[in-house]
Order: sequence, then C-alpha cells, then structure tokens
Amino acid sequence: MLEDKDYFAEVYRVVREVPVGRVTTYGAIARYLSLRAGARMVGWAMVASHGHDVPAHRVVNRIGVLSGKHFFGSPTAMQELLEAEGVQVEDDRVVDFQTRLWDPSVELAL
DNA sequence: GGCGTGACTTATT
DNA sequence: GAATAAGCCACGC
Repeated sequence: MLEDKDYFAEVYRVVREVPVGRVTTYGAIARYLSLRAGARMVGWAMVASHGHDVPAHRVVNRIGVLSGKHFFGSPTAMQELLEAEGVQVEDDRVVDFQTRLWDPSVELAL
C-alpha cells in the first residue's frame, strides 16, 4: 500500500476541509474517524503532517488550547497563523473556542 | 517483539 | 470544581 497511514490521509482531508476562521479538536476528528480514543493518533498524524498542506494550526485540543504550538518551529507561529485567519487567540487559547469549534461529525454530518 | 513516550480524552476521586 | 488515574494506538529503541 502506498498509504500505510490511511487514517493519516483522512485526518489531513478533514483538517484541510476546515474553513478559515474555524478550529477543530483532536477528539472531534478521532471520533469522526471512529478513532474513539485515538485522539493521540490524530496528534501524531499532525506530526507526520510536516511536508503536507495541512493547516495543523487549526487543530487544537478539546479546550481550545494550542497544544502543538511549540511544534511549529516557533512558540507563537501557531497563534500568529490563527490570528491571521481571523481567529482570536489569547493566552494560547482560542477565544470563543466553543463557538468557533468546527466539528466534522456535525458540519460534515449528513 | 517488549517498553516507554506522546500535538489527547474521559471517568473517577 | 480541580487533580489523579486509566485508556487508546502508533512510533522509536
């Protein structure tokens, strides 16, 4: 198989579908991909997302904290990116996170 | 193939 | 309501 990381591709797909100004959570993606408790795998997928066109800065943990901001090369890169897209970030946390939360199992729900 | 770690989440104390 | 414990699966040694 060319794509061993099947769910990796799925994660990338979902993250890419995230509209600008919105954010999603690892758990939401994991749940959408039936990775019920595989939220960590989603995070790992983000690590592997290096070299892909995946806006990982739109992915945060369930409380809207930029857990992986440190992985962007700069501790403020993620925040800058989010703010550049219209997402207000304060204290490493997304403002009105619940309101800006983009849940694939809800937005992409049929 | 086993042990430890990890961009997490949920449940229990 | 905050802190602690357990659960889950993949990757590195």
